[in-house]
Amino acid sequence: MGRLAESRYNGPAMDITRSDIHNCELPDLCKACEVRHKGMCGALNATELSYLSKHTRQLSQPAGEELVGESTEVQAYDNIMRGVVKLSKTLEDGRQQIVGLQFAPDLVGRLYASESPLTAESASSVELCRVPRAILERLIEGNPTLRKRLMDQSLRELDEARDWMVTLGRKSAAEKVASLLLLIATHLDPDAEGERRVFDLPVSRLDIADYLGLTIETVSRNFTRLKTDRIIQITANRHIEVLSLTRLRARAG
Amino acid sequence: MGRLAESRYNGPAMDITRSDIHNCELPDLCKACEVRHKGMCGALNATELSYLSKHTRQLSQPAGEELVGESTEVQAYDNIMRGVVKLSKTLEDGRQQIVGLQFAPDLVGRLYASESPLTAESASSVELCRVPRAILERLIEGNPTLRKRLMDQSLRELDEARDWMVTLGRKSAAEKVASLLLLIATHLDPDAEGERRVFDLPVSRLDIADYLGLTIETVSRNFTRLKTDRIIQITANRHIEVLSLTRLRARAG
DNA sequence: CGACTGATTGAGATTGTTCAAGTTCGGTGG
DNA sequence: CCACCGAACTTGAACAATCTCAATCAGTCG
Repeated sequence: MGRLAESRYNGPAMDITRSDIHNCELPDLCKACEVRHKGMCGALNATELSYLSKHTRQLSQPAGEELVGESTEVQAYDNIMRGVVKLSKTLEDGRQQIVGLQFAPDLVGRLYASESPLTAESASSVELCRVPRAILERLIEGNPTLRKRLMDQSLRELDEARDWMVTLGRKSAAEKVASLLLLIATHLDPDAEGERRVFDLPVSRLDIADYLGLTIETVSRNFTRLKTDRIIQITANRHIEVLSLTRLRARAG
Repeated sequence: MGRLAESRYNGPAMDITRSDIHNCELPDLCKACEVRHKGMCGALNATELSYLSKHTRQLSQPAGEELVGESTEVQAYDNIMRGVVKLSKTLEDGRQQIVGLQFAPDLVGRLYASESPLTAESASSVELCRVPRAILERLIEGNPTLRKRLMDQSLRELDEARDWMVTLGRKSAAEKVASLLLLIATHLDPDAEGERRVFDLPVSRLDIADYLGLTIETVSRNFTRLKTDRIIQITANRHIEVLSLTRLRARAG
């Protein structure tokens, strides 16, 4: 699996060593996450942070690492500090569908389930804060603010999943591709203004195809069309410049 | 919109009168819901039920009634006592996608949102217990069991939405139709055993098409194929007999 | 440089849609 | 009870969108 231009590569995929895994330090905990006040850790007081810091590990992973496997036991939750995580499901015959992308400061992992219903994989290189299941669930129990935040995240993910069902079920390939670009542009840079956006795609063409329920070829053809119609520019395969958000939105159906 | 053979018709759609709306009585509250111990009300004690009963109304609606509109204010939540509710979203140009079906004893309505992200509509005739937003949210605040149940429902809906994304994005029309029959068969009669199932489709062909991201014609052709292959039998358009769940499952991909 | 991976492009096959008849079902009125 | 009506459903044929297969191109790594 490819890597982003900007990614800090931490060695071969299977070679995660002790140096990548270390206890979080208070008050450094969650420091990496610039938007931490919106995330999980923002809901905790000093005591809880201290408690959490004793049990969490900060983790750096290159792109393409499996965080949890489909139908495997959930041992821990991962708080995303930086990077993009992709959630996918696979049919017996290998057909794959990406069912969600998660960005910082989301929590990765199906709450309260002993078995993960999906595969979570780093799409870009990521930094994670890993919390054992029991620890987080205990914290949730005692902290209404945290509870509410996680409830809100779940409900937001449900809204997003349903929005995406419309895209999958009712939009043409061209509209799907435009929708994805729009989604990524707005998620990677939520408060940007103006008509232009510049970003690196956090996922490969195959991932895009798997997210949109299309083939690589169809995705590619539609990128080309958006490019020749001067709605986007593409350099180095992954680097996207949106020239007109309005026109892109119009193409998204 | 058509009605089920078994539906108790309560008069024309727009003619809901006082007689259809009455305060719930303790201990009759939730009586209509045979599976109430699994639903919301099962999480409440006598005091809470009493409190709830003062603010809820029991409602009977024929098929095809809008319960909440897309982008309209959420005034109340509806607990489903009997029947099926369909959740849908519509694009500006009228293309529609059904994003979920809800069965008793689910709660209808996006928690904590002032605006509903989708349209909720009775698919069959339904009986509902309607709770004002503030009342339910106050109950949730004070009752961990209720809170957990609603959290679990939300998470289950998220799982189901993501499962369906696989169906929408990666399955063929034939597999989609088989998947839907399987979904309905298992939801309407969760604990049945054996290879056969008999039920009435709670939704029209158009609804089915909108759920599967297909056209009516494609749905119809695939029903016919399942019929000629002796996997199902259809009588009176809506009445389905599944002859072999195993073979149906095999067709669902 | 050459091998490799990922992305693009083209041509033909396939799947599902569209449009246009038919047919069946459920209700209504004679 | 039966004939009739409209809505829902089914069927067929032509068409369009997307996929499949194959070739080519571009960038990266050794």
